[in-house]
Parts: sequence; structure tokens; C-alpha cells
Amino acid sequence: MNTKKRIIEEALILFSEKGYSDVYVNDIAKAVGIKAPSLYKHYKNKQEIFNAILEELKEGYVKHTATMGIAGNDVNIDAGIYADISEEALVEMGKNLFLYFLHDNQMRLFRKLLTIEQFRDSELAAIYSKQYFDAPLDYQSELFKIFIANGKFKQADAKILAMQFYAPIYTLLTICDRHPEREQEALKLLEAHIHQFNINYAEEK
Amino acid sequence: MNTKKRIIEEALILFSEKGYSDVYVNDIAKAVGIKAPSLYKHYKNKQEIFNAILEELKEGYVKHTATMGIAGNDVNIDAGIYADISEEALVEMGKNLFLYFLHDNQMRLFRKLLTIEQFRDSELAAIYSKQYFDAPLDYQSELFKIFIANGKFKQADAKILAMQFYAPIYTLLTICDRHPEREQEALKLLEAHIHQFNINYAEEK
DNA sequence: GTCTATAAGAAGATAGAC
DNA sequence: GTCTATCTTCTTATAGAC
Repeated sequence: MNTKKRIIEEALILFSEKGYSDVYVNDIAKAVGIKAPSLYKHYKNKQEIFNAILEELKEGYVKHTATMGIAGNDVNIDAGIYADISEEALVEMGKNLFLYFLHDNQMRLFRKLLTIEQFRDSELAAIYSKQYFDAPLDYQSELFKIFIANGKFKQADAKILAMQFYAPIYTLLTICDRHPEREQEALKLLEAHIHQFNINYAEEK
Repeated sequence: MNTKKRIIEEALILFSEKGYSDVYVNDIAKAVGIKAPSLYKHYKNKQEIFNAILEELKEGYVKHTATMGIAGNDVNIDAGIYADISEEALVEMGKNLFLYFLHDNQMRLFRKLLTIEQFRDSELAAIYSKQYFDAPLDYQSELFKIFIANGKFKQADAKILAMQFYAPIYTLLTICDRHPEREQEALKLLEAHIHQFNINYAEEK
């Protein structure tokens, strides 16, 4: 078994819950099932373990958006997928996004890590804002622009539409990160939100 | 000057940026302008300093909502204030909320502290969700219910309206906490959002 | 690569003079 | 109430055997 990989897996779980400083090399070793000094055969020191996690986070992002149900990085493909845009299709898009962000382990753990460490490290702050604000907004703006051009959506500022669609999803996500038991409640709110969003913006047929 | 109070003021600034564990009693003492051992004449230990901050946070919340421009805790009063609800009034309400949350020092520092520490302490997680999700949503739901009953807003689920109004405000707030230099951009998005919100829900006169 | 033993240093807290 | 000196404990990291 690949110990080097197991170390960053277990370390990520711990860091995402307690933050860098409150996780001791001993905790990581214990989670892996070895003694602390053995860690140093795989990584130079504790900071290198953290850096290795960060590298994985950066690499993983493209892969993640790519497997997200929506294509994620080519908006024209997705515009095709959602060509017959309907309330049901919108709901599915929103729920897919929400549930993927929430349930994918790597996404969830990285997000919690970024949340905890964002004010101590400006690079992490930048990654957070890009992954959970700018990138989703840019993507959905492009998508909604197409819908507006197609006459499927009413005329409006696509970026504002994107924010109105996405911000509730993001907000509910942060609630579920804190309180996993509130997922059902969040899902109901999410569906009602998208239902209302559709009423507001879908052009009558 | 009241050293006991200065300690928690300076400690809050430090905790909100670095989290509990990465702030050393020595840092706090230095910020106050005394030596570390002197802290222990005012507080039993480091944890007691943190607890004192938390107490202040809990006490402060009512006071804060009370001075928020909107009355905050009596929705009927606010419904009167915003009786002539118009796009301008809505924009002002949203901007007030946003700018108060963002610029009030105690609000901002407490929010950052809660953000950093939320996964280590379930009490903090509960306070966060209450202050930045449930309470604002409940309040705005009540307000919008009144507007709907008055015929000022279209018929719709008031809670969903509240979420659609508030979630973008909250989301932009988290962006500005990470990147204060993005405040102007956020304010423009906020205004455009409320403009669009008004188009969606204000009943034609 | 993993272990035991241990060094080196950091951080929280106390003792006791002023 | 503040200081200097110091203790104790915790944490990271290394040395060296297996």
C-alpha cells in the first residue's frame, strides 16, 4: 500500500477539521498507523505534507469540474445538454452542483480546509474565491447568456442572474458544511429557490 | 486605561486573523504593551481570554441588530420604515445590511473568528449559522410577508424571497472578508442584484 | 521504511521581587 | 499590576538500530 499517499489522505481529513496548527505529526502518524518519525521518510517535514495536499487540490480542480455532471469547462457543450431548458433541467443542474460540492469527499475536505485557513494565507484565499465564486459565476454567466440569446430566458444581466442562481446554492452549502443534518432542509429550499428562479426568468413558451 | 478590556480587544484582532492556536499569549501581551505573565493577573489563562471574547460576542448581537439602520428585531417597525417600499428603499436596505456587516469592526472580527473556528467548536458553528443565516432569513421573511400581504410584492414564498435577497449579500460579504479591495465591485453587483430583485417581485403600481 | 530514544525549541503558566 | 526568571509540557524533528 502506498504510504506516501495515505499520509496526505489522512492529513487532509485532520487539517480540514482542525486546521494546520492543531494537527500534530503524531496525529497524522496515528491515523496512518505508523509512528511519527516514519513520516519523515516520506515528507521532509509537516509543512511539506501540507504543501503536497495543496498541490493535489490545484491539480484536482480541473478534473472535478470536468466530472461534475455538467461538463463544467466548455459552456457550449453544457448549453447543448441543457438545450431543452426547463424547470426540471434547471433544478437538476442546481442540485447536481450542490450535491457534488457537498458529497464529493475531496471537494468537501478541501473546501473546509480553505475555509479554516483562508485568512492566514492569501494564496488560499485566492483559490477559495476563484473556486467558489468567480469560476462558478463566470461559467453560469456564459450559460445564461446563451439562454438569453436563444430566447429561453428573459432579457437581463447574465452575471446578476448567475449570482442569483448560485449564491443561494453556495450559502446552503456552507450551512451543510457546518450542519450535515440540515441537508434535507437545504435541498427543499434549493428546489423551491430554483422553482422561483425559473418563474422569474424563463420565457413563456 | 482598562487593561482587562484592552486585552480582549487586541486578542480578538489577533484571533480573528490567525485563529486560537496560532496566537500566543506573548503576541497578545505585546499588542497590549505588557509582558505575558501580566496577562495572568487579568485572566486565569489563554482559554479564559477567548471565553471572555465569546461572551462579548453573544451580548453584542442584540445591540448590533438594534442599531443596524433597520430596527432589526421588531419587523413591524421596519415594515413601517419601509412602508413606501421602492427600488431605492430596497437598495438602501440591502446596502445598509451589507456595509454594516462589513465595516462594523466588532461584527467583522467576530465573523472572521467564527469562520476560522467553526469546525472545531460546534457552539461557534451554531452561532455562525444563526447570525448569518437563520436570523437574517427569519427577519426578512417576516418583512416580505408583510409586503406580500400589502400587495407591494407579488405572491410568492416569503422565505424563498428572503433567501434570494439575502444569499447574494452574504456571498459578497465573504468575498470582501477575503479581499477588501473588491468592495466596490461587490457594491456594484449588490445594487444590480437588488435592482433585478425589485423587477422580479415588486408589484406594478 | 519502521521503530525507540532523545534532542531542541516553543508555548503556557507560575514564583516571587518590586 | 507589572516585571524577570524559571518550570513544565507539548511538539517537531533527528539519530541510529533493525
